[in-house]
Amino acid sequence: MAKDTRCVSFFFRSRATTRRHVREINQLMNFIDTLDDLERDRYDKVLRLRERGINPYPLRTTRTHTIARVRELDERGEDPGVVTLVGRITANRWTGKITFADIRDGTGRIQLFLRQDNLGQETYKNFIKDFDLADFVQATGTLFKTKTGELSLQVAEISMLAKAVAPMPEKFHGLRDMETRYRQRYLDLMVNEDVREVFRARQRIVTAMRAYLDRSGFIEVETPALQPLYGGALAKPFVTYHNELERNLYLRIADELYLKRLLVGMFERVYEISKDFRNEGVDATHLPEFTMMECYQAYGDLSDMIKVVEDVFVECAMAARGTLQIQYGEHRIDLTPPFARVAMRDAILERTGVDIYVDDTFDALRARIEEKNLRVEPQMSWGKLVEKLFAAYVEPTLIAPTFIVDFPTDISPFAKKKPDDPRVTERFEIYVGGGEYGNAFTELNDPEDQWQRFMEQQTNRARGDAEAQQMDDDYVQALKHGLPPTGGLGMGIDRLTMLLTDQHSIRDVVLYPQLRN
RNA sequence: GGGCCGCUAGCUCAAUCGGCAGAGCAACAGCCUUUUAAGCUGCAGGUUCAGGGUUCGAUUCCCUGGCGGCUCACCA
Repeated sequence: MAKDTRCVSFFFRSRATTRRHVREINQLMNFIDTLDDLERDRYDKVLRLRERGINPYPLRTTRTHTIARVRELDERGEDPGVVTLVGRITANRWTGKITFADIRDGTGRIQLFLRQDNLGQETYKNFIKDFDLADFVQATGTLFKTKTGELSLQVAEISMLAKAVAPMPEKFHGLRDMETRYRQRYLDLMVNEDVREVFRARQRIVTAMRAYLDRSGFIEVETPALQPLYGGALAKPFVTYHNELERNLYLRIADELYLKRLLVGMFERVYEISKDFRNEGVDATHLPEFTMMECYQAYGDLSDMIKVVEDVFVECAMAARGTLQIQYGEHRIDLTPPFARVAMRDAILERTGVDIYVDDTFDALRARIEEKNLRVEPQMSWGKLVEKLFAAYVEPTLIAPTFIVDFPTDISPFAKKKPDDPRVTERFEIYVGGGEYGNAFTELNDPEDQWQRFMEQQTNRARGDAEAQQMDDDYVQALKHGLPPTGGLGMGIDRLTMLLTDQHSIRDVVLYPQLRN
C-alpha cells in the first residue's frame, strides 16, 4: 500500500487535481493493483521518467548499425565513428561512477561503457536509477576497446525505447521450468540463446528444402485445411462445424489427395509445406498440429522419391549444421548418400526370426506376435500386425539412414501393389536414429484398385479401426480422369528439425506447442 | 488412458525424523572510475499449486483436484 502511494504521489505532484485527472489516477491505481512488488518498483520508474517529460514508450527509434555490423567492421579494422545502437539490457555491472551494461539486439551482444564524466552526473544518476535489466534502449557513442580488449560502446547519449515493467528471468541458470518456457516462449527465447538457435536452424532447414524443391521444378501450392472428407493418411481427425453451410468439416490429416488431383490437372511437380492436424496422442514426438512437406512428381516413381529424400537430407543438414556427420543424442550419424535399402520382410526376419511371407495370414502372424508378448487388438489387420512387429523390434535399431521398402498393402491404401507380390506395395519409409522421417509411394492411379482399397478401409472401419479411410468418391472420380504414373513423398518438418538440431522433444522445435491435457 | 515423478520468493534451487521456511541471482538503500555470473555493507521479499484430512504442530504424512514432466500403449 505504501508503494501504491509512492507511485501515485509522483503522478499527483506533476498534475493539477481536476476531476479528469482524478479519474486518470483511479485508472492508474487499478493498473498498479495488478502489479506485483517487483513490477511496482519498475513502474515507479515509468512514472519518474514521465515526470521528467520523457516518454518511456517513444514512437520512433534511431539505429545506424546492428550490433553484428559494428562487430564485423571492427574485425575488418574499420571504425564507423559515431554510431547509434539499440537493444535490450541483459546485464549491468556497475562499479561506482562507471557502469558496464550489455545490450543485445537480434544480431548479437555488445557492452556499453557508461561513465559519469562523459554523460554528466545527472544523466548518469538517472540511468542508474531508472534503467533496468530487460529495458529496450538506444545508445549513441563511439567504439573502443576496454582494458580486457572487449569491443565496447563509449556512450555519449542513452535513451529509453521501451521500459520493461516485469523483470526478466535469472541470467545465469536461465529459464528451466518447462511449462513457463512453452507457455511464455518469449521468456525462453529472451534468456536461452540455444533455444533461439534451434528456431533459426529450423528456418534454414525449411528454406533449404523449399529452395531445393523450387529448383527441381516443383511448384508450391496451397490446398484446403478445412475438408469435407479427410484422407490421405491413416489417422483420427479433428471435426469442426461450419455454421452457414450447416455441416461438419474436418481439419486435414494430409495434403495427399488434393495434391494428386493437381497432377490429374496436368501440373507435373507440386509440393506443399503446411500444418496437418491429427486427433491423437501428445508426446515427445507427436503434437496435434505438425508441419509436413508433401511433394508429387508426375512420370516418376519410388526411386525418384529416394533421390528427393537423400537430396533433402543433404541440403537441410548442410543448412542447419554445415556437415553431414551429425550427432543425435548418443549417436553419430553419417547422412552421406546413398542410404541403405532394406525390405521390411528382411528387416523383421533378421531382428525377430519371423518371416511375414511365411506367416502371411492374420492368425499365423498373431500367434507369432503373441509369443513375443505384444498386445494384439482384435480389429488389427495383417498389415497392422506387421507394422507392430516392425515398430517394436526393428525401428529402434535403424540408426544409420535406412529406407525400409515393401510395406503391407492393407496399411498402404494409396500405394501401388508390387506386380510380383500383391501383399506388399511399392512404398518406403526413411528411418534415421531410430525414428521415421518420411514416407513415399509409387502412387496408386488405377481407379478400380483405389476404389477396392477404399472399400477395404470401410471394412476395417466397421471392425473398429477409427483411423481407417473414408470412401472418397470424388477422389476416385479424379483418378478416372487419369493420374499419370507418380512418385509421392511426405516428410515431417518438425522431426527433421529435431534430428538436425539434436533436440529430443518435438515441443523444443515448435514455438508454441500444444501442451498435454 | 495406465504407471512413476514434480510443483517452495520474480528466476534457479535448499529445508535432517513432522518442530520458528532459507540461499544465490534479480529488486530496494548505500559504497566503489575498466567490469565479464563484478565486489562489499544493509534491507525487504512467501496463499510452500488448490481444497480437505491426520496431528499439539504439516513444505514434509494421507485423500481429492489442477498444471506439468518422464514412461508404456497408439499415431508422423
